[in-house]
Amino acid sequence: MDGQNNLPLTDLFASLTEAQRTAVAHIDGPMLTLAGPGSGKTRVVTHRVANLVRQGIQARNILALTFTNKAADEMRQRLAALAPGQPVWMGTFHRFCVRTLRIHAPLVGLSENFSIYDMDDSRKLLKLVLAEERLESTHASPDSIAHAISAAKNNLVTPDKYRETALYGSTLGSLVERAYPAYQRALLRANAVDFDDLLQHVAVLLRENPDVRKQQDAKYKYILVDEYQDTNLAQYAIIRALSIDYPNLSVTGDPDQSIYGWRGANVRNILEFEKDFPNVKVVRLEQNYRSTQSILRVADVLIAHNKRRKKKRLWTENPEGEAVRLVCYPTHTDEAEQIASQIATAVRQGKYRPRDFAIFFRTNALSRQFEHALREQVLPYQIVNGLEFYQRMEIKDVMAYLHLLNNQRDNVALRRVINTPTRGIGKSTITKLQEYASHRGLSMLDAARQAGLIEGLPKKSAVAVAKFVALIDKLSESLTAEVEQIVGMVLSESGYREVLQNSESEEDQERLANLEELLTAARQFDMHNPQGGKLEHFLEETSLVSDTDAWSSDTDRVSLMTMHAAKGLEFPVVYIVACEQGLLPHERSRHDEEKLEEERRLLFVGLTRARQELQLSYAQYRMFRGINAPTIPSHFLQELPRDEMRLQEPKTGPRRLIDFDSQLPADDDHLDEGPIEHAAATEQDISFEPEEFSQIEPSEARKKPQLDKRFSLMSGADLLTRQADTGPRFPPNVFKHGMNVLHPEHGLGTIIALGGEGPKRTATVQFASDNRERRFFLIHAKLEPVEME
DNA sequence: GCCCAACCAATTTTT
DNA sequence: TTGGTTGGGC
Repeated sequence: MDGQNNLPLTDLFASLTEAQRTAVAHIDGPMLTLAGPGSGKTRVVTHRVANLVRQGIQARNILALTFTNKAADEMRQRLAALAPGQPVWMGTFHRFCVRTLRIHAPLVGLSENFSIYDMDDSRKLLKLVLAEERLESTHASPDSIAHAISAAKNNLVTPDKYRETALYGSTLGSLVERAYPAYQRALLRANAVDFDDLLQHVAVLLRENPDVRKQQDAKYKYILVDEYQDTNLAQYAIIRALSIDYPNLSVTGDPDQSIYGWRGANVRNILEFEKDFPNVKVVRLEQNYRSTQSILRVADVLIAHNKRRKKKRLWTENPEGEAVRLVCYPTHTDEAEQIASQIATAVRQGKYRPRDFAIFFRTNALSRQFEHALREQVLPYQIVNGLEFYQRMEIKDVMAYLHLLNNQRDNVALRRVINTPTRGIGKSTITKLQEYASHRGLSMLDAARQAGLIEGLPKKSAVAVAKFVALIDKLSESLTAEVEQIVGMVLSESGYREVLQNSESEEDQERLANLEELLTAARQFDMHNPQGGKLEHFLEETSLVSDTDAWSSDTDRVSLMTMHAAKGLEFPVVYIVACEQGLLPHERSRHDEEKLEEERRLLFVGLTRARQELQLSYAQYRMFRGINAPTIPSHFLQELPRDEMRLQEPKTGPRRLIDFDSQLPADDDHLDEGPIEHAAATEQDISFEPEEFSQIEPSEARKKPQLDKRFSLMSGADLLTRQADTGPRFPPNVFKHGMNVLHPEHGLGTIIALGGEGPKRTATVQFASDNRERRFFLIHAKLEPVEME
């Protein structure tokens, strides 16, 4: 209260709503702020911190945790404006954990100069471990094992406890049971942690060292957590451990925006916060300041379809605005081209600027067509999370040198650089080093130091290895230099720069330029950190940033990103593309109601990023993974309030390739027994029946399917001839797994399973209209393949 | 040890 | 379609 009260108290509360004021004014005890999208959450949080300081609480007793650096930076800036010069610790969970872990590293078996492995590094290490332990399996990919290990860590299941988990006993489980401890040993041996470890180590450390816990709890008397719906159990354990003696924990979040369940986020944390912390004050921020009424209503109607949620009323005093558009394009190319040209027109008319637009998709693979279309229109764009700078090969290579210099036990870094650029150290030499090292409990670099002693290692290889060791030793001499100098030395001494300079390829010239950029980044780091011993600090900095942080709202560019990346952002005009079954909701969520709800939340997040205009679209045909196939519109589209939206859907229905109606006896197409749905009489809501697209009478449409020139009609007669005299006629076996089919009652669907033989052949079809699965005997079914030439 | 061609699999990814 | 991995030939 030494001179920080330079703002009058009223300023903090002016222009806040009643609910916001309640949250800002809260001081002691737990608080849960349920903040809908665009409800001014960041404002509330920063004002509250300012108010805490104003009320005499020491800034260094306040800890604000976020998930992204971007969120932390934004918070820091806003706070600087309200309460300048206050040393409130604001940062990501992971950064906080690194800080804690550096001090207490020995408690978890690490040295303070540990390396932080990103996904790439940790995946490499896991693959090595799997190979070493002979745990490669056709039943479980390294990815699925990695995912299971990650899930275990997020749930604070340590290797020794893994047996007790649910997965134990399954094929994957028994693999993980062996892989997890081995992987963890390898990390410790390399004096390294992966991202999950940062959280798990700290959670365990706080659990097992009551004195440390108590001291940290007392240090951080006031804790604020942003995006609380995305916390996992490890994070929960950490904040819980720090809020026992001083339970002034305030969390902010929105269960409807929980989209990281697959990363271990536990919605339970927010849904049950009130149970976990008795006497919690709950504040609801429901007024939206971002979107138009029409946008908000669409979002609200969609999210209401989720069953597992806290009901929430979203409202706004903003104008009604333009109706939300739902557009169907014939193909993915049309989708990209027309959206790009719409944007170009709006920009040309001066109605909007490029930066006002964002295009959201479910998977990164979809970005290409939009990039291409935007380039054609000469529109500037930026892709969030394209290839991240620090993920580029050349940057990772050089960074690996730095990691190895900082932590000579870092075996993953060593493997990366020992033959980069090539210096005659091949696979078998590396394997020998590895074996030698693990038999003797040495790091690989130490093994390399004894290359001459390794049995069966050719002289030539031993010499090459010795040269490499000499290189590392030489570089190590300047460890305390400025980071820029170290990077410069790595580039020249290793020969890395030379190899690129001697290369003709454009790609390599690009790489050289990227390395120049790295030098610049190092120089900037040096300037900001004038004290010595900075390499470790630099490595930490670069390990914990992603390119999402580099996304800038200042540049005047159209933004392309996944819906996940869009969280926390807003744009005047938003296009959500490729709203198709299999993409949104994603294929892998199909059978799991919980995952489906998460997909719906994902779309909800996308919708609520839009301020003024919003368009959803799908294409009837999409080229995906090199295959051009007809699509099924996302069933989320039917959940929207279509009558208040502007629909632009085609006149013609999907193309039918075989008209079985004329070839086959009309018959009941349902199985008589089994869990089979009965005919559509009781089922409504088949909004995506082709008729809806069509101005033609349904019966007309069925008799004369309108075929586009681009699509060929497979001759049903041709296909049937082979069967002509083989007893009961049944449709030729043209049905394949994954094929899209048309059914007269249920509309479009996809074959998700085939069974039986001959006349008993069945197909299980999942329909777009209601996402239900139905099984049909193909001999009876009025199923027609819909396919492109 | 290196290189290229064949093969295969394929979300999302705050850190 | 893309990219990453692998195995055979040099």
